[in-house]
Formats: sequence, structure tokens, C-alpha cells
Amino acid sequence: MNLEGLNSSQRAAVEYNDGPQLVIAGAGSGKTRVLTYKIAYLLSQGVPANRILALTFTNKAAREMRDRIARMVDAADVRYLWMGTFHSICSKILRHEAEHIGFTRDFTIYDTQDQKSLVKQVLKLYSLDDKVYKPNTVLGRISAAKNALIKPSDYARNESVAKQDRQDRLYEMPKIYSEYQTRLRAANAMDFDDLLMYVCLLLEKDEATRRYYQQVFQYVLVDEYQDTNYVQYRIVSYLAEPENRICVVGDDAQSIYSFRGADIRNILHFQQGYPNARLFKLEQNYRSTQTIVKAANSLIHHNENQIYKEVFSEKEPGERIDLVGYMTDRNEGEGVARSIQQYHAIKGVSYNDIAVLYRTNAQSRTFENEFRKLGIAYRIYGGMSFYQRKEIKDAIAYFRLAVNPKDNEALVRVINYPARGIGETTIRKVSECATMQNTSMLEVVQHPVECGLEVSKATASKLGAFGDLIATLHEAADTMNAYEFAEKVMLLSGIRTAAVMDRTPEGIDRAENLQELLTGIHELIDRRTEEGIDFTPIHDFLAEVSLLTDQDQNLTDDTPRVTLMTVHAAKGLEFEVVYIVGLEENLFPSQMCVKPSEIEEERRLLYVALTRAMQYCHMSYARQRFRNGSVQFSSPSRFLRDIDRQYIALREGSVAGTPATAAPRWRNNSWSTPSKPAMPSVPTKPLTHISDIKTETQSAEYQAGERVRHGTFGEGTVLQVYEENGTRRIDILFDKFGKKAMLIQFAKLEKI
DNA sequence: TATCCGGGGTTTTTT
DNA sequence: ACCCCGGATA
Repeated sequence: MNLEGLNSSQRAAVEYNDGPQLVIAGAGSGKTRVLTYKIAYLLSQGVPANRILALTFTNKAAREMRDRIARMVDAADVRYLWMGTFHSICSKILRHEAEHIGFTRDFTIYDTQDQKSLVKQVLKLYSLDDKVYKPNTVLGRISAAKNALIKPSDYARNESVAKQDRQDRLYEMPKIYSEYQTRLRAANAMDFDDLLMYVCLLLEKDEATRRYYQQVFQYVLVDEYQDTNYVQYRIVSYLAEPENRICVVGDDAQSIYSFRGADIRNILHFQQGYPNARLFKLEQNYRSTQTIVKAANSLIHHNENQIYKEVFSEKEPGERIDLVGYMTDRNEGEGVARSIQQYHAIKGVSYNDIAVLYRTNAQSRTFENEFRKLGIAYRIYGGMSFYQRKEIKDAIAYFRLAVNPKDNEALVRVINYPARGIGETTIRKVSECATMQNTSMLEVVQHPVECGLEVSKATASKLGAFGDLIATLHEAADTMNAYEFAEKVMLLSGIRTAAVMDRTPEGIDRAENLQELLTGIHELIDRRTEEGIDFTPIHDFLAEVSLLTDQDQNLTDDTPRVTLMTVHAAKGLEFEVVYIVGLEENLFPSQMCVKPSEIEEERRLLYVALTRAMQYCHMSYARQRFRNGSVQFSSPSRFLRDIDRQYIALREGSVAGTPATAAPRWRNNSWSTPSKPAMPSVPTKPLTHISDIKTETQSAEYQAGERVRHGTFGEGTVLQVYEENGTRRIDILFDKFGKKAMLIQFAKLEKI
């Protein structure tokens, strides 16, 4: 095995394989390279592929790594590597062990929508107000419990959980959680968190199974370890025993998923768990210019909680980071679009090498509009993905129901689609009957008399027809291959007819999407055939599709496109040119965070964004942004102050079409008041440093009806002052705009 | 039973 | 601005 493509620290990390190992890999330091080489190295040392478990963050990362390994070692057995996300590996294990835990191997994985609908049913059952018990909040609690390995039976007894629930007046959480879990079980279904929780509980309780998997996995490797949560930590610990040949790779500075339970302490305290663990640090960045790396360092060093490291680059110094203040969000869109056009036209940069990164998906709109105007091809990740479209979900629901007859959510989805004259009332009766008889809804539909369902004769025959359809499909599901089965579903269910009949643009779209779904299924079969598997039932397609994410879609499209995505989605990627937009208080950092630890996470998020850039990095903010239906005024992000000034070049963005109000603006690299101020009485201290940017919110006693003056937007009348999500807000009717504006920053306000 | 309309609530990030 | 829900109507 040739390890010459590695530097000395990378090489040391690859060659050490005798015990627990922690690799702290700074951004762009060749983390994936180390993992790839390491696995190839293990294979070359004679470790069988099916004895290696490698957990990655996305399926795409797994696929790419597999390809790279296959190119290094000429072993055909690369496909036997256990490589994938925690969720997909757990799902694979659970399909094997399903019977041990009271499921069949055909269990369905409920997605977020299914979960939500299930929670609503439970709330209805107990007549709970969904204004108090918000489905999303309830789901968040359940998810947190599962990540902490708290089963429904333990939930009520857990003091810390109970305390939190009391505080939020969610007294019935134990009941809800328990019923939710019962219903999932009854539907032979699991949610995302169950996949992890059940594997963990299985390993904990069943010694034979635990021994078995411990023996199977001689080596355990975990990528992006900083984003693992408690269950994942436990699973990894179990599997690595007793030899503890475990290698975790990560960067604490890039931990950005605590909102879904990731615990940065896993990586910070790894060495406490494994006292004999060896630490390897990769600090040389091969991706970005020195300026970008140094700027990112200066930012992240403002965090309290971190493993200290100094990432460095030996590439050219490069250009300073361009920071532009725009007047409005639209200006920002225009400015970025124009700048991209210049890179494209003058420097000949491909659109593929350019990315626009934002904090929230909602920000993509403005850029889409401006890009379309200038004819810039783009690709958006996130938002509505292919598999979330209604017609696709409907088709998949038929697949699901055919494979797992207990899948009630799937049944409710398609029982009246296409329209069969089965209405809400009937569905409710079926559901109630199923609950009473302790059976599935499909069972009730197929045997209404035995279940004691009382419906009219006409309704009964409609139900019967649907029941027969599903019965036919159920039989076909196991015997036909996935593609032919899908064709059959489209034909018999009438969803294709429904789509084809509809000649509206949306209808045509839907028909095309269904066709694309068929193509996707065909591709899976082709892939399987290549791997030597000659029969692929629809079941295999379902197992894969529920764990896919947007990033996993390999878009077969050779037009170069600019990438638009959230910073979260950009993790692990790199681009020649990166635009980080919307750097404003209450947006980036998000208005949701209050605690210092949350601010630190946002700072890490910006760190991730910065370190995506290879050559050029642009940052921008807007002083006024259209959000939630009204204009909102904002000030530059506090993080701009954290970045060392010497790495930043300030510019003033386009101000075309801005209100006549005199706004302080960036000019000649400094903050200055316009020469002809419309608001002479407002003292605006000229700012010369980024550290002068005011971001603190002040409390002040404003009252409805009072007249106020805003430093940038002039005079207005206070409508109301209130608190929301822990932030003090004020609504003002500005004379200039004649429209209500919500304001979070009080700093620029004064009473008249 | 299907569809249209209006009101109310919401908007961080995702496996 | 947008989504979701409920109520009223065809």
C-alpha cells in the first residue's frame, strides 16, 4: 500500500491501528483522504471488507469514499464494506433483527410528515389542544427522549424531562409519547430516531446479538464525530468493544447540529472514555488561501469551548474577504448576481465552482429571482426535494402499503387518491374501528363485517374495491421486480391516469415526475444487477428511499450551475468562490438563539461557511430585508466584528432604488455619514472599525402611540412593543413607508 | 363529498 | 408571504 500521497501527520493517523484513536482534523486538512487511505490500508493488510464499519454523515459521502477506495485497492470486495450513515446502517441491522424486537423486516420508516400526522391523532385521542401541545414541540420532546435513550416506560420517571415538561405545561407528555410509540409499533413502523434507539437497546439487552456484531466489526470508523449524539455514541461504544479498534475523526470547530441532539462533548471527552486513545491533529489546510484560513481562525478563536488548534495554509496569501453592506435584500441579490457574472465572464470561472450560502432556506428566493433575470444557471439544495412532492409521496405510499399492510399513514394518504368517493367520515370510522379491534386500518377495509364496521352499502363496495387493489399489489410486491411492480401500481391505482389527464402545467409536471420516479427505480435495479443481485423487489427501493436526502441525488445534468444552499448543507463541500449572505443580527446568528452556547454554535456555523471557500470569499448583509410579510430593519452580524479586520475589504453595495433616507454607509473602507444627511439631528458617530458596528439590543421604555425617530429610516409612530421568542420587538409605522415594520434593534431609536 | 375562501399562525438548521 | 385548518358552499 502506497502512502506517499500523505503528509506525515496524515500518514501517522493512517498507520496507527492498534487501539482507540482520535483524529482532530481542521477544515480542509484532508480528513476524507485520511479515512479513505486508512480503509484501503486496512484492506491491504488483509482485513476483510465485511469486517469494517465506517459511519459517514451522508450517503453521498459514503458512496464517494467507496469509489475512491475502489480505485486504490483493486479488491472487488469494496462493496462488502459496511459504509453509510448511522441511520442506514442501523436500518440494515434492524431489518435483520426485526423479529427480535417485535417488528417484521418489512417495517416502514415514517418521515416527518407521517410523524406529525401521528402526533395529531394522538392529541385528538386525548382531546388535547394543539395550540398548547404544538405537534412540532411534542415531536421535538419525543425525539430528544429517544436520543437520550428514554423509553416511554421510563419517561414519566425521568426527573429532568418531567421538570422541563412542567415548565412548558406539557403535563401529558408521558401519555402522548407512550401512545405515539404504541401506534408506531402497531403500524410496524419506526421513525428516524427509533432506528438508532432500537439498535442501541438491542445491543444493550441482548448479549448474543451484541457479541455477534462486536465480532463482525473488527474496525469501527466514524466520520464527523463532532456531530454524533448520545445514542450514536453508545452504539459506537458497544460495537467497538472489546478490542476498541475505533477511529473517530472530526473537528470540534465544525459541530453544528446540537439542535438535533448532537453533543460536542462526545469529541471533547473522547479521551476520557478511552484513556489509552491516541490523538492525531491535522492542522494543515490544503483547500483555502492563507487569508481565508487566518480569517476563519480569528473568528473561531472567539469561542470559549474548543480544542485549541491553529490551522494553517501554505497556499498563496490570496485576496481579502470582500464584505459588502447592501441597502435591501434585493440589492444583495442583484449585487451577488452581478459579481457572479463577472467571475464567469472575466475570470472564466465555471458556475459549478461558485456557491451562495445562507442561513435559512427562505433566503434562496431573492437569489433565484435575480439569477433568472441575468440568465445564471443555478441549482438549489433543500426546500422541496423530489421525494417530498405530493405525487411522488402518493406513489410511494402505495408501495409502502403494499409492502407493509399495517402502514396506516400510507393508507390514509392514498385511500382516496385518486378520488374514490371515500371521505373523511369513512376514514375516521375505519380508524376508530381499527383502534378498537386492535388491528390495522387495511384489515378493517378488507374485512369490514368481521371488524364490525358500520357503513352504507355503497361505501362498503368502494372500500372493498380499494381493499382488493391493495391485496393484489401486496401479492405482487414480493414476486415482481421493483420496476414492473411500480408500473403495475401506476396502472392499477390510477395515479398515472390522474396525472396524465390533467393538462395544466402542474399536471404535466406531475406526470413527468412520476416518470422520473420510474427511471430512478430502474437505475437502482441496474446498480443492483451490476453488483450481481438479479432480483430487486420494491421493498429494497423503499428501504433506500426513506433515508435519502437532497444531497444524495446525483443530478444527471451537465449544465454548469451555481449552487444555492444553507450553510448546514454545505458541510464537507468546497468551492472556488463562496458568497456568504445575510450576515445580520437575528438572521446569522439566528433570532432563535439566546444562550451563549447557541451563539457559539452559530459562530462555528459561520466558520464552516468561510472554510468552504478555496480562492475567493464574499460576505454581505442587508440593512433592510423583507421577512414574514413585512420589512424588517437589521444591523450587521456581530460575527463581522470577530473576524480580524486585516483580512477584510469593505465595500458599499448598490443603493439603487433605496429610500431617500440618509443611511450611514461603508465608503473608502470606512463607515461614514453621508455628506448631506437628511436627518441632521441624529448623531451618528463615524465608524472606522468593524468593532464599531453596533449590535447590542437595548431595552427602552417605548409605548404605543409614541413618536420616535430611527437613525436610518426617519420618524414614525410606535404601534406596539412586545416580546417574542425571548427577543424584545417593536412595531413602528414609519412615515416614509406607510407600512408596518418590525424592529428588533433598539440601538438606533430615540424618542422625539 | 369536493372545493373555495378567509383567518390565524408561523418562519433555523436535517438524518 | 406562505401554509394549514376550518367552515361554508356547490
